Amino acid sequence: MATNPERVRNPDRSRAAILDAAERLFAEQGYEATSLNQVGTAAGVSRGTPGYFFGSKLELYQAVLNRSFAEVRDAVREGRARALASAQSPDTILAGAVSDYFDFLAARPNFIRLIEREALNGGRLFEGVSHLSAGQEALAAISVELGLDDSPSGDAAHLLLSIISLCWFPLIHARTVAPAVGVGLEDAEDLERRKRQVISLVLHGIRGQSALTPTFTEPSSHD
Amino acid sequence: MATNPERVRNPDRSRAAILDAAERLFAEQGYEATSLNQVGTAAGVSRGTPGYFFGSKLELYQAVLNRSFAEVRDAVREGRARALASAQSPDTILAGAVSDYFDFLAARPNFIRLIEREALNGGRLFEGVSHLSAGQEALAAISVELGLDDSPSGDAAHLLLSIISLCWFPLIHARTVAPAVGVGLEDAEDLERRKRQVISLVLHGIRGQSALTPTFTEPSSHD
DNA sequence: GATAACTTGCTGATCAGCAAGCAAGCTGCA
DNA sequence: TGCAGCTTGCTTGCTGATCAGCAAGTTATC
Repeated sequence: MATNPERVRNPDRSRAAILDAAERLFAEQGYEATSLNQVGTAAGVSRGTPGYFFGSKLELYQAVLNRSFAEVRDAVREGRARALASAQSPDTILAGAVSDYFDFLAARPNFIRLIEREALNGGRLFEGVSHLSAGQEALAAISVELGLDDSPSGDAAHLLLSIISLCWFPLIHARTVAPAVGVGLEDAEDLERRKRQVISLVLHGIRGQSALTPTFTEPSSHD
Repeated sequence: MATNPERVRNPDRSRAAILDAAERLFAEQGYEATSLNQVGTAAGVSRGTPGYFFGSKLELYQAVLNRSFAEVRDAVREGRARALASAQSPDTILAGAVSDYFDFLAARPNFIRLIEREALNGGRLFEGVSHLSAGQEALAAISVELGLDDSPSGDAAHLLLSIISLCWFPLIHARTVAPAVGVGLEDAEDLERRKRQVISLVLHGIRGQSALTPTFTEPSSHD
């Protein structure tokens, strides 16, 4: 009653706006601390509209996660295709993949925080969710490219987990652990420096462990 | 009124029980999702007792964090003293330190989760809190021991951040990212295998970057 | 005029904080 | 020794706020 009479209806836009707002708010504040009122306001609709489109708060949350997972899966698939099509050395491909993954995560703070909160709450949503396939695709890519054992808990799996750890952790703890140990991660330059450290550690680390070609030359810009 | 007449008063025990319960519940469920009612029940006191002893929910939370930080600081200090007193090679000391840190974290799931939640909520509590000193002490130890640059964002700081990343991340994501990439972290044996991978990566990684003694042999005292 | 796209009032539940009350044990005094 | 009175530990009723979900209403669009 007495709503804005100039309102234009557009369910697609409303759904998308609600998903965007919910993704940001769930990532920033967490599931419990976010109310549907906040989501509606941030999306420019009323308090009840999120519930109208998504049924319940929980279903809205799951919709947010599914959208994020789909984006990750597509990115992994694309990166893998690019790596397979290139004719560069395994080390160069690996360095490029780590760099791309680092940048991908750095550009998606909402995604990182959502997954992180999921992990803290038991990670039960992960079982049976499409994100698993992204990990498997990345695993297959890395084992083929580097000639590593791709069995469960094999060398490739551990290397991949190490890469993810090194890329992921600093982005979450840029304001907690990183400054506590004296690493600044404030601006893009800091991130770039961190990325080079990670690439260097990974490349040197696997050279000591596996039978990769020893004729490796440092990738482009590392001083 | 009509309370248990056999109740024995013991403020120290009540405070400790409330802190223990709050630490566990805040770590498991998060700050918002934990009610003082839950804390009181888990601590064996009434709904109002946490508020009586700690003033407010926020002050209880801060008390929990402070107690955890103090424990970490003590552990770092002790580990550093042990390393300084030993006469082993830098590589062996580093391998032992990584191993100890890995085990320390693995034994303290509550601590990891609390810090993780703090990081997700902006990490503002970290500023001016004693945990900073633990990081600085670890930084000093690692730079002296390995002869690395200990300036802010220097080699030692980045190496320390890498070690923390590698030890920390798998413990949080044992049920999310780790299974998604095919690394099992279910039992103690899995963790031990992961720990060896981390130590190996770190030791080989820094050998490629810095001028450490190349006559390194895999440490035997940590299996 | 039918249906879909919203909004709004309502309900029951939960929660933090406060204030009032009660009881256990200590302190000082006889 | 005994008792009075005070402090401290702890519980419980209450209040105002918030929230998710539902149902009923309203209006745009086909």
